[in-house]
Amino acid sequence: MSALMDRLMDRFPALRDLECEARRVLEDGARPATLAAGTQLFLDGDPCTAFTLILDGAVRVQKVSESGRRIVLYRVEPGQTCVLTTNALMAAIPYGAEGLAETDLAVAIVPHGTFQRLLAGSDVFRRFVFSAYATRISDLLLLIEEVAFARIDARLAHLLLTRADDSGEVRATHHALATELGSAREVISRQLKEFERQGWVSAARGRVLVRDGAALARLHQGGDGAR
Amino acid sequence: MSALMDRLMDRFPALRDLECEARRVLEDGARPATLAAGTQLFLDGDPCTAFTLILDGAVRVQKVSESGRRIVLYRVEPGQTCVLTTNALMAAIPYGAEGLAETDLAVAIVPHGTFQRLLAGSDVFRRFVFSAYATRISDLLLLIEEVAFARIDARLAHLLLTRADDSGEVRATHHALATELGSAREVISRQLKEFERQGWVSAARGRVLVRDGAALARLHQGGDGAR
DNA sequence: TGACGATCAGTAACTAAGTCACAGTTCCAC
DNA sequence: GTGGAACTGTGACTTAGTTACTGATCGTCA
Repeated sequence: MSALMDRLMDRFPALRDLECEARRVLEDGARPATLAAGTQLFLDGDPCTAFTLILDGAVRVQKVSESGRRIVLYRVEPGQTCVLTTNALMAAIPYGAEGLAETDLAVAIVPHGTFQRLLAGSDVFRRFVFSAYATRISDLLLLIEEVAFARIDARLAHLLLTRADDSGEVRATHHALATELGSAREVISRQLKEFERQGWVSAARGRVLVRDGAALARLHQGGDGAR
Repeated sequence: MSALMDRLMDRFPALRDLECEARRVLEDGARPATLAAGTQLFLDGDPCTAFTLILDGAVRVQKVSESGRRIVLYRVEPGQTCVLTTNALMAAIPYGAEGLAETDLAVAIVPHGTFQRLLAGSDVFRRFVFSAYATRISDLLLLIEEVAFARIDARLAHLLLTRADDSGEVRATHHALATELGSAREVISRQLKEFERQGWVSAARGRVLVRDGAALARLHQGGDGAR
């Protein structure tokens, strides 16, 4: 087995069950590639030409408004695929958002034709794609709920908790946090100042230290009363 | 062929291509049912037990916040299926929103087992389900973009345009329009007052008459400058 | 090493949107 | 026609996003 297939099987356990024939199709078609951090993988409106499986690194998929504000829809990490890609390939529609390499990437590129053949020929591959769909839709629903109903302080608190490392540190600028939430930098700055005033976090250029995770969690759980 | 299958083929042309065997499975499994307007088909958190195909009528799928605000995610109309149902069935997760019969419904209910058998055995059925997925994901992305970035006046203008009948009339209360947009009744009332002041619409209890569709369209197209 | 540009953060004043607490209006059923 | 329910209007207030700045910090390169 090729080195690429080895890594694929490692990252995507579901593909280990691939039928003989399908495995051969994948092995023939898939091509490895590496991409530098910061690379734009696709833009909103781009056509989609290949199915990409992430082996290492992370892709951020975000929607950009006319005025330049952004909101992160989801991240694609090793072992995951990008619904938008699947979507774009299957329905032959352009991408609905932009994809950005957040770190250096190692990927396996499956050309359109191979993708279609796998979809037509392999139960396992189809299940794999379907289940990726299901997960993302749930994520998108949660996102809609958050954006439509949740207060920005609760959303920020949640974001800080999920992004904090073991020592409670979050490495991100106010601008990056705003992008993540689809909000504006100034809003995040204000909220962080308030959190700091409460003693819940301490902030420094480019990073935020979570001091009282429990307080942030309370905020997120609507202890404050959701809108 | 049974009357139910007749109507299914009529509403879902894609199913006409169903393979012989698959068609028999569907015919054996599908059961007709009717539901009165206002029936709750499922609630957020409910488990999903069957795949439902809408023959006549419309289902509104909406997310409800803790505080009771609602936002319409999408409508399921004749010839469409509900992604959440597919989602819930395939990944065995509960529904992520609530479904409400907006009108009297005629549906075909396909039990879980039949659905799984069709998915496993029929290319046509799989393609049918996949393409429904693809469409909805695009819709949900647009919704996220709207909610996150668009101004409420532009969104309301758009809503009025899409819901107006030939004579420009929209039959809906301010409350209903607010629910549609995930906003609040008072906000809609104020906006409508403003639209009325501009001479773009005229309002009466339970309905809005679009007088200057072009002006509303301009607003929606960000002629006002999106946020 | 210090000057410069770039990135990052703070702030005030303003607009837009959502919330709260009402009051007034219209409709329908009895 | 009366009472209650549904619908609409309004003002005061809070929260969030926008605009237009200023100041702080960093890396770099002459």
